[in-house]
Amino acid sequence: MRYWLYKSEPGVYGIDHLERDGTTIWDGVRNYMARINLNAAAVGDLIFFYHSSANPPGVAGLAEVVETSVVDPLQFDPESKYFDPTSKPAEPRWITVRVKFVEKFPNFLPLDLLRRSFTPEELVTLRKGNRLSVTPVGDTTADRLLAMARA
DNA sequence: GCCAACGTTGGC
DNA sequence: GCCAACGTTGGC
Repeated sequence: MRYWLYKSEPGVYGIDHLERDGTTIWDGVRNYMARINLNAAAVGDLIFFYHSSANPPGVAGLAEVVETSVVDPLQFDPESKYFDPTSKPAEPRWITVRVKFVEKFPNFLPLDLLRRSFTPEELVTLRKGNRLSVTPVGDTTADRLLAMARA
């Protein structure tokens, strides 16, 4: 079982939306490096749900991968901003995962606390210039994040 | 709203 | 295959 950090803007889709919905397809990722990380996810992996472009930004809760190799439906939806006219239904370009709500953390972990608690090596999101929306989180870092979020 | 960082596109 | 222009992300 591995840990990941997924970013989403809470105004668009945040931890409260996931709690309401129960599960959701993690759609709209259109970055090849993020896609590699999405494809590497396995059922049972745990996801730190990060609120980006928020005030404050930070880690809000936990989700779990419940299905892999999910075809992102928005790539075939001409009305969607994530429509990809070069992707063919026979060989979809954008594959993602379905995740389920696990918990909203008792303690929201704001970005400034993350900066004070972890090095950029320990947490990819803290690395200068990193904007990747799907990144791996090491076990040790994950354990510390969980301890801080639930204490 | 600004802007740094960096991914993507397209002309050559 | 190079690289300038452009677009996007995301913190502030």
